[in-house]
Amino acid sequence: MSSTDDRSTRARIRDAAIDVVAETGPGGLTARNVAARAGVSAGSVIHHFGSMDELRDACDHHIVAEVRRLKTAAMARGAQVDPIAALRDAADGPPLMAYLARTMVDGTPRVTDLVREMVADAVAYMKEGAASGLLNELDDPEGCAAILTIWSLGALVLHDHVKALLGVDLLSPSLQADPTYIRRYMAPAFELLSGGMVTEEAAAGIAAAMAAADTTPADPAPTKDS
Amino acid sequence: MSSTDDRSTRARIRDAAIDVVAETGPGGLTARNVAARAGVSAGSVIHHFGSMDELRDACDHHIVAEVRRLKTAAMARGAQVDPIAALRDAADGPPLMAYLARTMVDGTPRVTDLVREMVADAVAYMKEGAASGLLNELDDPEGCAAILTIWSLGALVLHDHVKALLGVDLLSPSLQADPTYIRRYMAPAFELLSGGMVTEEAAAGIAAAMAAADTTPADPAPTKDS
DNA sequence: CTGCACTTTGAACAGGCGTTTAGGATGTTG
DNA sequence: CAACATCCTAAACGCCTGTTCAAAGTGCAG
Repeated sequence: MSSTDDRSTRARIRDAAIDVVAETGPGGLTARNVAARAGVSAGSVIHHFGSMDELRDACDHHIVAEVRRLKTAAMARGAQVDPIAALRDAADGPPLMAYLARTMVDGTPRVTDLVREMVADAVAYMKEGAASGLLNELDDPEGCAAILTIWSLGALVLHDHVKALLGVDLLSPSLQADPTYIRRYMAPAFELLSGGMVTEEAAAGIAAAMAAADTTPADPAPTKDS
Repeated sequence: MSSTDDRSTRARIRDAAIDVVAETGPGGLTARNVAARAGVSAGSVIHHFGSMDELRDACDHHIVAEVRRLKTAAMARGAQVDPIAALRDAADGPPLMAYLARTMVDGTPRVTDLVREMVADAVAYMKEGAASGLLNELDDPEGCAAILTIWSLGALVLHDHVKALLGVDLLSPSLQADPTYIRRYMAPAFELLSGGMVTEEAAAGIAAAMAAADTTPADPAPTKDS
């Protein structure tokens, strides 16, 4: 039991573990590894958390709590279109983005719930955008929000490939101010999402075919994704 | 050295290793693990591949070669809009999609090259679509192709979250025929990519602001992604 | 059959892992 | 001061890892 000693060693070990996961992935999270970074012994890590699994749980819990805190803070501060952008700006705290990018793949239940919240937030943001005239009303708001969230998080997880392909480091803390990020990533993404790809006639035809296939399981119309 | 015995034990070990990676991720790729699945001893695994790293390399090499083979075969067979769809249909061979989904994160150089090829293919396909009047000419074809590929592969890597959010298993071999896949995944994706999200006025305004920011590093315009 | 090249095995090794445990600091309370 | 609870460490434990090695099995050339 403890009253106020959560400020020193235990928190230091947890933050060190978060750093390790953010840098080397969950596979590099070993007791001696964390201990060395936190400046303690391996036994002390176990003494404070019981086991490595519980340490991992504590890290997930802390990250999720931090993400929620920053999200609501950004929401209260004003209209931020991209809720994930708020996480990147928090350079003083733990490396949230890198931790999420590493953890998202082997999804623990806690992170899964966080993704679900992000989708709900995206739905709310898009409804807000529709009210202000920026966005259209969508046929499937939840589905579109889920797919947008998956795409965003997927790009984050594959940040190494994004870096190799476009020269943009999505984990960079100073990303928002980087003009090459806007030109190489946001500009083509916006071009795709603003209807630049499919011609209007083709879009109408495919939409009609897909609506028809929704009722009759006939010849599936080929479309553009994976 | 060997003349024609690459058909038996060595190939069997390699295929077992691919299965292990596809099911448990690269972390589960242990010598005794592979040996048990291939029905040989752990020493035999090392005898045939020298080390576990070389076995991993052989797996990557074989997967990449198989992907290239299926891709060109699908291309020769006719116009397949989605090149990744051809990989899913190959249910007889090794579990390509699952292997790629597991491997994409800790990108070995070979897989990185494969991603680059996928982007090049996407550029070619989109140019083809533009010639046939389905797609528009894009301002940044390479950038858009890269982002579309990243989004597709990212959804594949995060297939667990896609399953949780939309109830669609992107790794299912019989995905193309699944009507819920079309309704829950492809329909909203198409809605987004056919310009359903951003209103035309807002799109024009943001495009103008982004073009202005391209020359002057002024007040960055907020847009919609992460 | 003898001899050779090749496969395959099971035992053994060093090293890293999570975890346990005994004991030494340290500071607080009686 | 003595007694106590807590924190922390170093050493050890058993387990799993990749890898090595000697020996046994296998099949083909002479």
